[in-house]
Formats: sequence, structure tokens, C-alpha cells
Amino acid sequence: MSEISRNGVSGGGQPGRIGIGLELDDIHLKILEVLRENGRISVAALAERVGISRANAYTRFEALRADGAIKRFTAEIDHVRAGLGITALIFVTVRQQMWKQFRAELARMPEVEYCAITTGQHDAMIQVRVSDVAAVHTMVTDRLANIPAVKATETVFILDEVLRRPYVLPSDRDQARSQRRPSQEAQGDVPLGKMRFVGAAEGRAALRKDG
Amino acid sequence: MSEISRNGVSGGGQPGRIGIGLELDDIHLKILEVLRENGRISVAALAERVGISRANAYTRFEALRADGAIKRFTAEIDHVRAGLGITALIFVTVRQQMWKQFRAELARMPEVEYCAITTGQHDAMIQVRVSDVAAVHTMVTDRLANIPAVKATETVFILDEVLRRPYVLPSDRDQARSQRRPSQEAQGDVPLGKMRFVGAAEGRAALRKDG
DNA sequence: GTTGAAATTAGTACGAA
DNA sequence: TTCGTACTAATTTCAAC
Repeated sequence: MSEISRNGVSGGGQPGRIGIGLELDDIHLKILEVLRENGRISVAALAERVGISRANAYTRFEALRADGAIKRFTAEIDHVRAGLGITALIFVTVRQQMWKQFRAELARMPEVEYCAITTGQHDAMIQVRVSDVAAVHTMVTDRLANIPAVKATETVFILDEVLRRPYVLPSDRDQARSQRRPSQEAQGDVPLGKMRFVGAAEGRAALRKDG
Repeated sequence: MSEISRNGVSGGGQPGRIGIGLELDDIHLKILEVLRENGRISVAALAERVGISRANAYTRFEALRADGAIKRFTAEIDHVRAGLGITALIFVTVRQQMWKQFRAELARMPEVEYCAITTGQHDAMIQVRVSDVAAVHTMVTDRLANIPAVKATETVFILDEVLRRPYVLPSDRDQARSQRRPSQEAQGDVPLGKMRFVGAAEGRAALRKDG
């Protein structure tokens, strides 16, 4: 349904497509990790780094690609060098039942690099890259404002991108697993007052269906 | 200073490093566009798609890499398949003068895939990918809350990633250019009431220095 | 900045463990 | 399934134009 992935927010998972095509073992994960670090590595070198034969590496590589676990290979660009020095986040409140229209309009805006549906005060967050601040203003006031689906926006500039990790996998995953439970006993020790979880606004669920 | 790029938010640019190593022409941009779509394309095929000779393509390819215009090549992973089905955004308010410490702690959290300093109500936005909702809770209450630099957090879940574009370049740029000015005459026609630009909180500038 | 030929490396197929 | 090898095709390098 979506061009990208879809997250189940409930721990139990949602009905629909839970079935996974390919069961990923540790070697698959290791391959993914290497490929995130260096998307242009040769399969031969990949095989060596992962510790499997070349033939096996080709098989698994293709399987991961075919299965969709690897969505695409891409180059990370320095947008400043490329002339798009300004990055902004625009939080959008979408009028209910007009989500489809909103998506269609998004597709016509090449400045938009990323868009996610979120819980919380707003319905979506879009990230845009443009050449100057004026372009952000134009984008928001001329383009977004003219979309009937857009009820309101809130714009924030990105001053600096501190971190973008190309790896989020195997060892990390084990770490996340062993850390999952301790939250219960630790809860009392923590100043909970300083955090805030923001739930979905009313009618948010509808957004995911009529897209 | 930062691992990634740094944006100048003022239109005039900021003092520091404005000088660009490599002047990018249209062919450079076209190369970048192709490489964003397919990071594993051979240089030979790249040359053909861009319409230049192999040798030229190799030269430019290396130049872009050396110059840093291409930061890295990476594989885009389907995080759901990889076992990290939950994505969340955590907006963090950082205690002034403790930015450095915050960054150091970030480096120790593999779940964090992206972090940007922003204007607006909060100081930073981090994106995390974990295996279940409990892990988000753990992350926020156990790890982030225990960092003295963190004054407050606000967490939002990503329900769906609608769009992630691997191209943001040449034709797009021209489009952005021709659209830059019309904003002035169009301003009156637009319901400005429905948008809101959020400026930097007081003392935000300090964050960018002591990092 | 381009073409073409040599050297290297990548991708495929297949039999054996 | 995975590995090892041999075979074929492609890519990269390097030279001369």
C-alpha cells in the first residue's frame, strides 16, 4: 500500500500482511549491515567480510533483493554541495478523508525528500531540501497552503544534521532485545515528568486506510 | 565539525567554510541523480546514461567522492523485515551548554538512526528504530532521561513512511529556482493563517558552537 | 575529453561435500 | 544448503589519439 514500509505500532502486530517472505538469519543480517556501510562493495568482498563462499553470497544477495529486504541502493549526497543547502521539516495537519489527495500532491513536489505519517499533534512530517530560505517560504505558502487537504502547517529549520547512521542491525538488535525488559523495574528511578508521549489525534486511524 | 552536513539558515550564509572544493556542473548533478537512484550501477553504465565517455565518468566519479559531494553508498533496508518494525521520533530539549555531552551519549545509542538540530520548540529531533513499542519506552525513560543534558522529550510514533526520495537534484533545482520569486506577489492570495513558522528558541545558537 | 585494447574482476554454472 | 572450481562476460585501467 505504501511505497515504503509500514509500521505496526501495537506490539501485537496488525492484521493484514504479517507473513514474511524470507526468514532472515544472522548471516543475512550481517550482509545487510555490510551493505548499509558500503553499498558498492563487490559480492566477492562481501562474501569475504561475512565469512561465506562467493556462491552463497550471490544467492543470499539476490534473495534479499528479491524479497524486498533490500529496497534499493543509493548514494548519500552532500546537499549543501549540490546546491540545496536548506533543509526544513514541515509538520502538516491533514483534513480527514483527504489523505489521498495530499499524497498525490506530495508526489508533485520534488523538494520533498521524506514524508511520514505520525501520531501526535500533527498528522504528517515532511522533510524538504531547497536552495534558500525563500524557497521554504514559497513551498509552504504557495504550494502546501493551496492544497485543500492541508489544514495547517508548522515549519522548523534543520540547523545541523548531527547523525545519520547507515547501520541499525545485528549487534544492535541483540542489544535492543536485552534492554527490553529492564524498563519495568527501572521506571520508578526515572524522572518521568520530563518526558511526554504523544498519542494519535482523533480520527488518525482513518488516514492509514483511505491513502 | 559535524559528521554530516551543516546548513546555513540565513540566506546570506554564515562565516566559516563557504568555499566549495569542486564546482558542480550539470553533468556532475546528473551523475549524482543517477547514483541516488542506483548506487550500484557500474561506472560504464553510468557514463552511458549521462552521455559521457567512460574515462570521463571515472574522473568525475572519483572527484565527487573525493570532494565529499558523495558521502557514501548505502543500501536501503526494509526495517520491518530486519526486525526493527517500530520507528519513532523523539523531540529533545537540550540543556544549554550540555550539547557536547548529548552528542556523546547519542553515539552510544545504536537505535538512533538520525539526529538533527532544529529551530522551534525543541532543540533536536532523533529518529529511532526498534523492535517493539516497549523498546521505545525503555529508550526514552531509561536512556534519554538519564542524560543530564536532556531537559525534556516528546515522543511520536511513525505510523507509515509514505515517501523517501532518492533524487533531489538537477531538474528539481531548476524548478526551485524559477519558483523562488513568485512568492512575493502570491503572498496576498494565500491563507497565511493556517501556517506557522517556528523560530529558534533563545540560546539555540550556542548549541551549534559547543558541539 | 575520447576511443580502444589489455588486465583484472565480477557473475554464472555445475559437480561435490 | 553450502562450497569450490572452472568458464564466460563485464568492468576498470591505461595507453595513444
